[in-house]
Amino acid sequence: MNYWLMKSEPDVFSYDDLVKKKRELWDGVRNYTARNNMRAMKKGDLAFFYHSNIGKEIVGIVKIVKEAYPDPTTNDAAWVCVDVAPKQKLKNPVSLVDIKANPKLANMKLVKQSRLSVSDVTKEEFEEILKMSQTSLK
DNA sequence: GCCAACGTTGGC
DNA sequence: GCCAACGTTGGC
Repeated sequence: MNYWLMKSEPDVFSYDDLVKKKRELWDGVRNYTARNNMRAMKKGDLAFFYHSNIGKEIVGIVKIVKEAYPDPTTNDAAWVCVDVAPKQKLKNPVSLVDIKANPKLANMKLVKQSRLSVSDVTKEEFEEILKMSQTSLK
């Protein structure tokens, strides 16, 4: 089981949009590091859903329901997408400010490499954020 | 293969 | 809206 963090601008696609749609393909990624992370995802892996620009907070958890396959939004075989489904909303969102204020999370990719749209999260980081959000996994 | 120019992301 | 960070492109 691996953990990830995926960013989306909520005015384009929010966590609530995903809840409404029940399942969505995560396409349009055009960055090699992010792409490599998506290729490494396994069915059943969990990812935080982060709202960039507006909110700047982790609002929920999604589950990878389909592993990497060719991105239908391009003919370039270099790019892939995955399918995600909502797993659980956090009881309390965890903001970027909160994350930066927590020394245990100082090495998170979200902080260190703010532009990376799909990043990996360690088990320790994942659990720490769950704790901060006062959320227990169902 | 280096590096300058340029484009994009995202926090502030 | 600005700008820093950083990835990509293309000339040499």
